[in-house]
Amino acid sequence: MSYENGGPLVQGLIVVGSCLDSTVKVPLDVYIKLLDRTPREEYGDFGFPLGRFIRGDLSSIVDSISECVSRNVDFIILTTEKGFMNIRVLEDRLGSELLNYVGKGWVIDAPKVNPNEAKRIVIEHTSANPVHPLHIGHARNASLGDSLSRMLKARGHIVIRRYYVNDVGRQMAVVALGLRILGISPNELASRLNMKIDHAIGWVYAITHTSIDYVSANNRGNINEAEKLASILAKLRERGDSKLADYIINSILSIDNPEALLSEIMARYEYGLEPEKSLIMSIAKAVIEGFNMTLSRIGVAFDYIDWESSIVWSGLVANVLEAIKQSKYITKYKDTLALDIMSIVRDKIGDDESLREVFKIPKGFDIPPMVLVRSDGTTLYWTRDIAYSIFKFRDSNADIVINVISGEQRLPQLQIRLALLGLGLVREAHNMIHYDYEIVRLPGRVMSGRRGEYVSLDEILDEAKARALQEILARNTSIDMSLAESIAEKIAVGAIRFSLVQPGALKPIVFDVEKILNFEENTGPYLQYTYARAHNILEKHGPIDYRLVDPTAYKDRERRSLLIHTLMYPLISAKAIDELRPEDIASYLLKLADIFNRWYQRDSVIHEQNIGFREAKALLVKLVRDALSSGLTLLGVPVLERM
RNA sequence: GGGCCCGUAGCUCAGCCAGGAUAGAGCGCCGGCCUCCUAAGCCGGCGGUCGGGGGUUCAAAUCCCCCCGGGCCCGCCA
Repeated sequence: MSYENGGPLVQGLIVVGSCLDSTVKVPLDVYIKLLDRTPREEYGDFGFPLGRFIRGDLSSIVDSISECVSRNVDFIILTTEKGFMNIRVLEDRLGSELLNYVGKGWVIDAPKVNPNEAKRIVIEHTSANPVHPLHIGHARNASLGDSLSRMLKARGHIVIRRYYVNDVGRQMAVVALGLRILGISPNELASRLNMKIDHAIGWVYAITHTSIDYVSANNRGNINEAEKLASILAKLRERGDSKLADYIINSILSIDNPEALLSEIMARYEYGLEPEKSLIMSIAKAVIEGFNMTLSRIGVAFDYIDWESSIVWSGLVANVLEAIKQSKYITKYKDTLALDIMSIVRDKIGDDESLREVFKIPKGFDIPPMVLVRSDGTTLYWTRDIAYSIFKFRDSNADIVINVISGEQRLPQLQIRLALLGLGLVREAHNMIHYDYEIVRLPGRVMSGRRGEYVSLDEILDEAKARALQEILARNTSIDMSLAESIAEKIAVGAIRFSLVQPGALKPIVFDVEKILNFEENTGPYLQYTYARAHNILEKHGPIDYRLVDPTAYKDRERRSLLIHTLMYPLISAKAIDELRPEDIASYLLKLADIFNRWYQRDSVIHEQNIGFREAKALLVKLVRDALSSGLTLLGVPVLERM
């Protein structure tokens, strides 16, 4: 970890840490982890539970740490109480030090790691199957993945963003069947239905899939299930073109064994045969185009779009299979070629507690061999994903690969890492991170692309935008309409992205439109508004003359607290980035906005008569604005100068 | 049956990994504040057996064990 360029306060706190290390051998990173704000003002500003490391009386130790600190910084005083070493900041001296920094052109921001600590990091995220529009669940994935990308990049790492198109497999075969029945191109379909292309494909996918399931439910004699599916079909029919719907449904009903047909389409595509090849690629490309329109609205972009098919067709999958066949972990399972995961675990991990922790092996872990090749000779998703995982390391020469994938896939992700281990790819296995998050659910049910049950991201964006526009027009009677719309769009994006990134990734989110459309406190728009306020003050104030700043202005209780909280930004953001925790940046920004808004209410900047104080306050506002701007940008929340 | 994630105020969540100082926000509800840098704001009030029980510890929301509730995963699906 490195916090150079963290500004005066962070530098001061680091000095305390170094002195702590040299005096009582508490490593810097432990100190950073445990350092916290004090719960009560009289304890000082920051507390460190030194009593956890040292038994007995702390005062003499703190005295010697204090002596060490005072040789390097003049704005920090150490005290001790109730097992804590407390740090008190002398605000006016901190202010003077701040002036030295800004005088040298320092701007508050997330500090970069040392160049020799910079890593090449691949982030694979979103990767939604191109068979239906992006829904709010994909938006959580995209928001997390994109925020992580922005964060790591800001920290000085080299980030490569990749989107994996799962075009080989059953889901694509289903849409392909639907479109083949209709005999029209994706574009013709979209114009016929008068829908955005991904929505049009999603509709065909849901109808086709549900029809197929209807047939198999009937074949199994499951009447209840069949009735349920029939009523879903009726609803889907209403939402699109009833003639097209009937045509698909009736065609599927006339097929004896739709499953066999799907398997054939899948196999032919995997072998790169026409006409399946052109058909499926044209569908996937069309839908991805639709995704891109939506993703670019929310500020998400990729460096590479990786096609699963090209991983297969280029021979990478065959190579991996060959390598596995040569290994001792290959086995037969129900007559198929399979990988004996448990024997890899026994061999490579055994009872090594730290390895079990690295790979998060559940206790009592016991799974059957992982089937790699179906009896018809086609591969399974995870077989291809092993090849793709290796590809991600090789193609980008990556040190770390982060896969943003929902928690449902914990087991397959673990199996893939273990497979890498079995192939002797130890470095890759250790450095592939499954960044897991819980899915977004609708109240009382799970979203389902198969049944056309989802709230699309496009709809939510439009709805949020309409709501924002309404608010803007109510506040600004004479605003230009196109300006109002562009602001509304940014508010919508800010509201959605913030709401998806603010809760910890492992918190299940139950989707609630009203919650996303709420623009008040604890939301993205609240932060955007706070930024606009700060920006506005600086606009009216004009350039700050640092020579006139009187640091004693920071002796005021609220200004002092705002100054200290703001100057913590570099440390908070660096820590959040290193720990891959965007939610920590979110809660920090909310707290910052709270303190700023409270202060804003009763201490005017531009009406301040004392020039030294006015410039000191303006400098404070600038710090707040820059910290907000940096943090919001990391989270992908657009910054607005006017609302 | 086995495993994983979650359970903190009426609702949504932070704090738990790295145990300590009076458990923090927001929404909602009640009551106030716009001749004064944007009221998407601010101030005040109501509201908590930290799912339950045991254990470890000077100290447990935090660590360990058991139980309960919600979700997910254990497929020749992805």
